[in-house]
Amino acid sequence: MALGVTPHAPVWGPVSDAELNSPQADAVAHTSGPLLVFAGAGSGKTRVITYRIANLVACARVPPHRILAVTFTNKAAGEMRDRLGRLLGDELARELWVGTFHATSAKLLRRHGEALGLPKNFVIYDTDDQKAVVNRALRALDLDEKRYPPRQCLARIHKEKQELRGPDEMEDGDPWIVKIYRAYDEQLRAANAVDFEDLIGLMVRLLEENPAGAGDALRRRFDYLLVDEFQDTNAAQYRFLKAFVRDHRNLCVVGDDDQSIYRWRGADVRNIRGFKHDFPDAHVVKLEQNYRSTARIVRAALGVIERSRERVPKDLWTANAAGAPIDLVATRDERDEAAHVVATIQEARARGVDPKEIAVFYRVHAQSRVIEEVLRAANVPYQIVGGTKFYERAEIKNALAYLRVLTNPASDVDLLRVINTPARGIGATSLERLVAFADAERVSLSTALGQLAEPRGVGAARAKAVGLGTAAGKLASFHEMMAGLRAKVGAERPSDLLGEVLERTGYLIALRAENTAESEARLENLAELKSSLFDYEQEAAAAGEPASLEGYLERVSLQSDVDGMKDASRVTLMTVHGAKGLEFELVLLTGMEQDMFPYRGMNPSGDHEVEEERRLAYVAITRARSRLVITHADTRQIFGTTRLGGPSPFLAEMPADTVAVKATAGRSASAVGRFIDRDDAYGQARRPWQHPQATARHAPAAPAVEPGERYVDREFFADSGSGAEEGGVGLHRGARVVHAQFGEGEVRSVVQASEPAVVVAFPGRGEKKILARFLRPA
DNA sequence: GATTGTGAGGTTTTT
DNA sequence: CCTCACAATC
Repeated sequence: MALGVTPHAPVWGPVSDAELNSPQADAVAHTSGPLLVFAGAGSGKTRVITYRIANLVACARVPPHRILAVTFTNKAAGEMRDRLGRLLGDELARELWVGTFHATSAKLLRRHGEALGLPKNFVIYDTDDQKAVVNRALRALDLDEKRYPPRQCLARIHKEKQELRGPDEMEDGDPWIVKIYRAYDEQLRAANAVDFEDLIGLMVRLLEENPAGAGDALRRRFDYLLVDEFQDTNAAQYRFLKAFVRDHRNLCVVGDDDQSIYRWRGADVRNIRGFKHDFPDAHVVKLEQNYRSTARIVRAALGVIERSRERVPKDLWTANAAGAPIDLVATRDERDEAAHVVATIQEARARGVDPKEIAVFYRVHAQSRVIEEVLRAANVPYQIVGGTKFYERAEIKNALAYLRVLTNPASDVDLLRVINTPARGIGATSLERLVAFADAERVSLSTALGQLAEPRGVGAARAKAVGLGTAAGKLASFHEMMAGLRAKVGAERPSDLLGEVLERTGYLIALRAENTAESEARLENLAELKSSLFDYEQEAAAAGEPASLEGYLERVSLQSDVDGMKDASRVTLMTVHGAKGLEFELVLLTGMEQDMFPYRGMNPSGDHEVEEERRLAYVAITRARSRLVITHADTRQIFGTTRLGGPSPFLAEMPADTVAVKATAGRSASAVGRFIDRDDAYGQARRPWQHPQATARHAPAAPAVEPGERYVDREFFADSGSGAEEGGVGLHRGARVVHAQFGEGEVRSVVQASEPAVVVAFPGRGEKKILARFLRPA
């Protein structure tokens, strides 16, 4: 394939010509000025980045500590460091700066943040903490949380921050939002706390405003910046990069606009698409040869992504063998689907595939439970990535809150979390008064506590004055206890400190006293936390660094879902988002249905997001090396209701000869299956996305019949008739129907019952479950 | 002041 | 289906 790129011989010893193809070598050999690498799925992107870094160090003699590589997850950072260790030796690799935007920023802010008035002991507030801050802001402003849902307020604030707009630059019709934003920021600052966006925003301020020369100092740190997954950077991150490389412009960005899937998090695909505009002299390299997947998988993926609008032209190809057809399996419901998934996994294992080479993907976490249950029943080892995280469990959050408020007494959110945990008689009324007192004095809650606990009756008098007479003793003893513990921070190993905290605060005693299965589990989790702290200390010792409590807390705050992924011999369950950057021998992509993928939450309109969903599907497909099995279910119980879904529109875009259309044995025999066939809700559901070519190109597939399955001779992509009405009702989601008593309404979902039934939303009357025969079309 | 129960509301994807 | 806020009760 002609690539239009002059091949450079690698200028560097350890890498032989054979190890890199010509565009790869071109990118690796580039050593000065801006470089943009479009890296198609499976095109050896990580190889290029690591080799380029190795080349800079070994050949261009750049000291490793002057290179900053930004990755998307901590796990990716660790892997990159490992690979570089193999290329350069651990000694040199350890000196490199490799990390996420957030982790790197946190690290740099600890050293330079004081120029902006950010103390070294700042804490990072997670979403829960942030919500607590918004709630407090709402209360301070006397606003109704029904009118200003904290979640939405936060989303609004974060959107502003991602674009680097403060409350004063905010444009919003509602002045209260601005006030909330301002109060939120003030509270964070008062608590010596930052949110995720602040980590980036504060770095940009340091770099651009150069307080106390901190920006210049930062800029002098690095000679080269490399960014992976550049398509998923947001405006603030891009500005961070531009500010950093202002003087030398040695910025290498690597990414694939086809794999941009984090728009909802502020990512702007225009950063990569328009990179040439900001850096007109950028050298552009396209990596287009896929080494990962079979030709069928690559062509199927292309079928989906080629219908994307505005993509940078790319020509992904592979020299790999055609491989097996992709199974497109119709299933009856999510249980039937899960059963098929497990059967496929068992079959693969029987053929000798290592479970760690198998992954099950889904669009939303809520889909994981059924699959998990069936896997457990079948004794298949598995791990779930993401979902409810270890660190989000109440007991873990409590323990961490103790540790955080010990390192940073100003952190009110943490103090409020632990002041009455375990119960020590400091109730809502007392807290309300304490908060009021602290607000009036404009001090943190810890400081307020200190003032109320002052000796010789001064504090007691004050406490009485603000209505805290009876609680004063309890507050004082809590304060004393914390002061005692705080004296040990830094003097003891973090893991020992945790043990002491849990003992002295009475948390362990309280849990032991509970003596329930649940409290047992909590105790075990706390033991787990302690061992994770211990691991951290061991790691730090191995790296020759001090094991600071702050360091551990920071790591916990910035931990990502995939970071927790173990390399054990287990099947991996994760969302498609979590799968970015990974690859597996066998991928089972589940829930490929209308409304699930592309996912439409509650609002039926808006094909605005379809572009991103399309890219998400592309990412999912291209994770598979040899075998891809895609399933969809006729009905799916999710979020407490039953949804009806025809196959995802994306399936019809995969070329006919890349797929084998199948159905599980349970599916067509089911009542629901028959019902859907007969009523042709299936056909109705797929009409809007049907491409003219899709029908034409889908010659009847002749798939092999798998054991335990019956091939159903039914081309479900063929347009099986235009009429969707049988018995007078088109029973698909969104259909308008009329009921004799309730009037006109809209079908919300199909319900599994003895006969066809649906949930219908009637204006002003809410949703009702109604048998289909009582309805007629509107 | 703590504990328990009830109801309502909201449900994507995550550093 | 889950979480969270609040009310009722001890």
